[in-house]
Amino acid sequence: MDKAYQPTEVEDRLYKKWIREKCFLGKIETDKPAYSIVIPPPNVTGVLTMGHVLNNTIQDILARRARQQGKSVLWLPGTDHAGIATQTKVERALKDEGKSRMDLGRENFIDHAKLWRDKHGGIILEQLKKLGCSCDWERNVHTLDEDYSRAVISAFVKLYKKGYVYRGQRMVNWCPSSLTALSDEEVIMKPQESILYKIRYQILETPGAYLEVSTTRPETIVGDVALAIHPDDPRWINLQGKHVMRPINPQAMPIIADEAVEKDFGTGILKITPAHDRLDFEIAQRHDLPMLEILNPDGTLNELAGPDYAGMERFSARKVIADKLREDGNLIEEEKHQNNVGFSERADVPIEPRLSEQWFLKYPRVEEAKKAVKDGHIKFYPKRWEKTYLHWLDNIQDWCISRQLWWGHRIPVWYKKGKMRSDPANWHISEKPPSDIDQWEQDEDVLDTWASSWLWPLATMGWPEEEAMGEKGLDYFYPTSALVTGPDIIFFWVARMIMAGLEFKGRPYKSDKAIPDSEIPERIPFNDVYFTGIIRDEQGRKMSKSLGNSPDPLDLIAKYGADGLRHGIMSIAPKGQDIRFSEERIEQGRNFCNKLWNVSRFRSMSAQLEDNSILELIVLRIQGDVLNEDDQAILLRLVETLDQVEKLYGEYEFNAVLQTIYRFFWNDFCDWYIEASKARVQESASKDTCLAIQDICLRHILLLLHPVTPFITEELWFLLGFANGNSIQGMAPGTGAELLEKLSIGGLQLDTNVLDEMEHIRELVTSMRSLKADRNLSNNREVAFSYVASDEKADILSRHSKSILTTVGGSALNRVDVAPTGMPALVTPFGAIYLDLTVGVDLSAEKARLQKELVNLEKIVQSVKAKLNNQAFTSKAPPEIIEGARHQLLENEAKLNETKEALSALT
RNA sequence: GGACGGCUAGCUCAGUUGGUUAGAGCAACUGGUUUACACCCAGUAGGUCACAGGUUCGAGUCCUGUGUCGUCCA
Repeated sequence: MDKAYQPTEVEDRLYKKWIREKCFLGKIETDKPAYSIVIPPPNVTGVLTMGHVLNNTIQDILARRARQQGKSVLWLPGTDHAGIATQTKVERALKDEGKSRMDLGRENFIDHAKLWRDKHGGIILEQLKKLGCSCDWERNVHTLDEDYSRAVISAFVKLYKKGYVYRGQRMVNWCPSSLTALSDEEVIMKPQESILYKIRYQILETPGAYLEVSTTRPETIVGDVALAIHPDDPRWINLQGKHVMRPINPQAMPIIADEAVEKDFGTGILKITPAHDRLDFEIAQRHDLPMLEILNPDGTLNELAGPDYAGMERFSARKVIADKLREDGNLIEEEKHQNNVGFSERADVPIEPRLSEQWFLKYPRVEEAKKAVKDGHIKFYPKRWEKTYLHWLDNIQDWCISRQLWWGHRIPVWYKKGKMRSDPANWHISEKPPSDIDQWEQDEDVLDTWASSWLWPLATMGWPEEEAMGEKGLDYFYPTSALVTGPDIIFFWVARMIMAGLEFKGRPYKSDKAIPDSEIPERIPFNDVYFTGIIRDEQGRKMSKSLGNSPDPLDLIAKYGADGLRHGIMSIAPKGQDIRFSEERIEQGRNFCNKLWNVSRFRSMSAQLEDNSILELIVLRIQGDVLNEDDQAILLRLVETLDQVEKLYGEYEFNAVLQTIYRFFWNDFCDWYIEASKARVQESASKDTCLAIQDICLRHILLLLHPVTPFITEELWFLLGFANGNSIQGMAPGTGAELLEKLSIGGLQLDTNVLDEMEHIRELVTSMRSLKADRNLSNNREVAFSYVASDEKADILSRHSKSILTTVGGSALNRVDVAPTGMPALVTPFGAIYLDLTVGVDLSAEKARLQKELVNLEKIVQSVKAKLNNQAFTSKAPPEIIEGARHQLLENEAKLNETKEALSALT
């Protein structure tokens, strides 16, 4: 074995072996419980980020743990076609060649995009393999696969037939950069420093009188059709029915009254631009005002804006029109103003509210989706996201699902050629095109990407084809066991998958009929949802490509190993909190692996390895009469650790799991047990027993760690002889009770009292080390110690004296009747312990130290005494707390006396 | 404007239903290559638990308010 663990070779070799042995295939084995996870499909052309590392490490931990527990596990991988993102990338590449998608035409463009996808796509999947992800790669799914596409189209048709899908002329969020409509969820509100312009409009009926109106968007004045006031606003009550002159492209416009006007904003008068503002649109509809559309799809002004402005880009037009207003004396005031502006999530440009004909979806199963979470059929971890989820569902708006893109699932709607498209009589909506296809033309649009990925848990498992569902095990693996994702897509994806599952899984219900409660558990797509935190950089900024602050996970893997990266990232991932990334933690992950490697190496160097393939065989090597307190204590701590880990996994407390294992492995096992057993392994009487205990501990440590660090644990599993040819993957660490039972077949009974005793011994050892260290004697093994103690305590000490001296590094531990004079001392659970020094003691420094301790102890004794004398405490506090306080008092009083004695012995 | 979350050692964070003297890792400092590991070991120091009130025998923990940072929704 190498002195330092070398992950690269091990990881590549073992991953190949696991694939070769088909360890990750999700098999339908009805005699076993199923455990399934569907991966949140990354963008097909994306690359691995730290967010993916976190997310997928967690999924892998869950999958591997379930495999250890003997479940039949399916972790289903795949990728998302990511409509806008991918199309944008492909178009950008085309642009570099001087071409546009229009030059290619739809079909050529899609072929081109597919080539692009096949070339750049799937990189991320290879990266996941490097990370060690145990996905069933034979079931890899892409959302544009033929089967998957059929499912998407089928869902659309089903929803249309049930009346959930409709086409309508509506205000939508328009992205002038991507040239498509977006859903509300794809609009990011960002606070912006804008200018609030106060503009005057002349009142026609009262020449010379003006109304002042505030707006941040003066370029839309050319689209104004009215001014509006609140009907209850006393300032403007007599303006109703009068008219004003539009200051740009002068034209008379009515003044109307509408309750939607905000009285307190600006002057309380609102300009109405119906075609370019959602609220204005609603008001205009109520008042039967004309729509004046002055913007082109790309955000430039059109002919209706007038010859002076036509063709001008929207933000230039804003300046030009403001200048014109100023020139004409119609601009009263400009002030800085912070407002929220909606940006396109993908293109990051301000969106334009625009009147447009689109396909909309009225969400199915909203009530049932709420119920599924409220009634606990779906559990969120952490729970507080439930509130966010329910709030969104309570305020849910219809979903604009058509996108003016080519990369995606083309909407299965055909229109009669030459007829009105808005009339449903001229529609053919079906999975199959009409038979007289040349009489029809298909809708040019594609579906929102999320309108395909919301079917992910269903469509990846064969839905809606009966045969495919059987083959892929929909009934066996669905609902999936857990979903692991970020809270940023709770609306985009999580909520929508829940609604899709409720609507489509199982037998159909009419849209006005609720799904019966009894069917909710089998229709929901997953039982648990674990929301990860968002990974931030060391300054707390969100990691992003544009900031360049995200490290490349592959670099980290090369530097620290996949196991090191996984361990590191998991140890800093508190439940539901954002994660501050730090490379130091990844380094710690690597160090952890190295420590594990070395303690295993040490074990293999101590003696020939025995047959370790079955736990019982190891247990039988233990001789009950040789078993000492160290042995008992480490086994008891192992029992505790097994149970704690089990419990913490149930609550998805991953970093607590890691901490628990770390403590047992590093502090209890390496720092204490291994050190203490060094002497005993040298003696033939205790050697076998001691090594057997080491083997039991190592075996369970490997099993506990395997989900987190799969490579090194598998490697050591073989090297330490636990394997007997079999991978660690199918072995469970088991519970504490199971371990106790196995131990009992060797006739071993553990006494939990030794835990306290060992705790005291460890305190003693720490004190003794400290006595030495403070005098720079830590490398001197010839120092002697003396102590004064009762018979009972002396008895314990004599039993442990050997390991105490080994671990402390001392030559003798002598019991004396009276405190020796002039020696430095510390008070321990066993009384005062004296460092036997013949020379060089700084008496005044020793005194000062003991004096300080004395003050501290007196303070504690005082406060506990006061507490016990307080009748309110003794009458109200529970008995065990009072008992604890009494105990504390006795203990500290004893210490106090010892300290006094040690102090007086100094002089 | 509303909702949620954070504020504990220099840094990153634990701290379960209120109950002994508030913990860990990293960093710092001191010492150390003793038959695993310097990717290591031992030791030391470091905290008015954001602030102000309140409930309680007892508050980091519960309640109210304030500040501050962040996220989401308007």
